[in-house]
Amino acid sequence: MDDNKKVRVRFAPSPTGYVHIGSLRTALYCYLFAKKTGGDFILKIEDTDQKRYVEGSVESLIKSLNWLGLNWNEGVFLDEMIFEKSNGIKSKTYPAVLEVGDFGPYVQSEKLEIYKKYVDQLVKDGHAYYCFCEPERLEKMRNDLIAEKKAPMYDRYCLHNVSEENINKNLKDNCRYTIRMKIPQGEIIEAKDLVRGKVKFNTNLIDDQILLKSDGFPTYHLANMIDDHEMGITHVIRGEEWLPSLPKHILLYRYFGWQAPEFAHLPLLLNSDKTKLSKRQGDVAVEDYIKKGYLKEAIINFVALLGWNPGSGETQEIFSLSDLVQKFELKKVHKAGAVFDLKKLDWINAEYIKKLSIDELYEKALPFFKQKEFFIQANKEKQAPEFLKKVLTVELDRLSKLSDAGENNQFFFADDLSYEKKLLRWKEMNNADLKKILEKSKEILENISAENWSKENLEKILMEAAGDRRGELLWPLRASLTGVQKSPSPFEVAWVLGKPESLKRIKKAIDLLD
RNA sequence: GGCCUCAUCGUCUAGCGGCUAGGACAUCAGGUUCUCAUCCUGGAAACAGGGGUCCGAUUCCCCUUGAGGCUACCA
Repeated sequence: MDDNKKVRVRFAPSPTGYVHIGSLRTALYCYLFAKKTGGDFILKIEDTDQKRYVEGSVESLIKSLNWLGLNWNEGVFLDEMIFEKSNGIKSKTYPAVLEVGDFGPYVQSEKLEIYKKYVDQLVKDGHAYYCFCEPERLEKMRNDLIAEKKAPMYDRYCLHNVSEENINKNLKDNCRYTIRMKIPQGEIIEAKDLVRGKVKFNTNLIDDQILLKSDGFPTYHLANMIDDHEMGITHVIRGEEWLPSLPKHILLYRYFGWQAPEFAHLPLLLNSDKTKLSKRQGDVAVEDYIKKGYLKEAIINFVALLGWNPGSGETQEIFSLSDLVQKFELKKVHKAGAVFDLKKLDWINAEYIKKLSIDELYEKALPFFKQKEFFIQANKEKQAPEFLKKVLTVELDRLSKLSDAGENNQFFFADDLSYEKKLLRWKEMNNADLKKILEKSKEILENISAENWSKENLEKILMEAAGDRRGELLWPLRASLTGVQKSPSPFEVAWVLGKPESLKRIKKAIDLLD
């Protein structure tokens, strides 16, 4: 192909309800490749299967992709996303969707006539033929062949046994029909794949693929090749599950007399048992991960590394989107599938959370707080931004997901702590000493003014008071403040709680010891 | 069953004929101002097997094995 031609890459999801994480990875690589090469990134909608269409999913899909920051410059958009793009046309099929670009429509269901025109040409040229076979017959034939342990292929009944005359008669009678692709016999189709190199296929083993379904909709194979050609797509980047149908696509380009684009088949994303990543074994929707409190930067960073890395001895693990654009290369994409490992995602997410400012973290975490019972039950002061920001300051290094916010430190939000007396005891310390040491802590804190009530001051003063025997002072204090075994330091907790609340909690602990 | 693809620590991976096979996550052990987290240090952990080619294979070729994908009027 012409090396100087501007790169045009498309991402073509089906509106089946959500964005699959594997689909996101494909979209990401498409985006990275387009940006890296200064090309166009196009979003089109593949809705030729009416049975699988889920209401509203085109809109939510666009929203998710947009939220992730994978900006495309052509194709389908939502009304609210359109600012400078003046030539947008309202989609006929999806009211909230606008189609922008010179190569539309970008929604397959709006192109039925175009597909029909092309497939008629194929029939005329003898590369495709009408098939009037009943689904029942096909089904039976398939089952019989499978039972005989043979490849379940169409027997070409309609190619050989239906005369021109009969075809015309059937069409006149409005018989249901499909149009099948006529695969040549005894040919080896060779193709180049950008990640796998040379691949070969024997046409004798390829079924006469249905191109036009009896409902008048094209199958993927027909629609996609036509779209890609009409849209001037230069590189087709898609999942490995498409590799077996590559020869059909190559043949179609040949039948139409078009130059085929470059192909790159990406390795699959896998469940931990190495099967294709599926819903049954956990969350596969990007939306699920968003809901769980993963940051878009983390999701993108993580997914990018599943099947690609810059290599050459680099030890970098954290990549921003622009880092990725800069370093991405199709040649470095792996051939083998990659297991989707949540542990690493958690780690990457924690890394990104640590980079957030408290204000940013607050903005992002607030919606998650609002879903928590402990937050809803808390008093107004503890629902206030200032208080939450203090909590988040302490939790910054402890969060792996936004949804974890407050979760492990619910004592911050409680009005009254309930715990067993023995929690206060440091080692073998007796009640009297315990009481004495808590009184001492109380006294120290009472002497710190509200203005001086800072993390640093609290730490300095309490550490001084504790001397060498830190646990003796700090453990009972922390226990009285939190009521739990594990928590942030007493300085941090006291700082968050504020003076009155801290003193109240210590008093309560002292009373408990009587 | 047929066809296609793939194969380095548990996981993500570096490696592109000569390396003590490197890093990250997870894990384990220790350290840092009580517990936790962060952070730091250290440990354990891999070239699926068999043939070639070569002075020399993790690396190139073949076979076996294993894994996955596809085999729809789904994409």
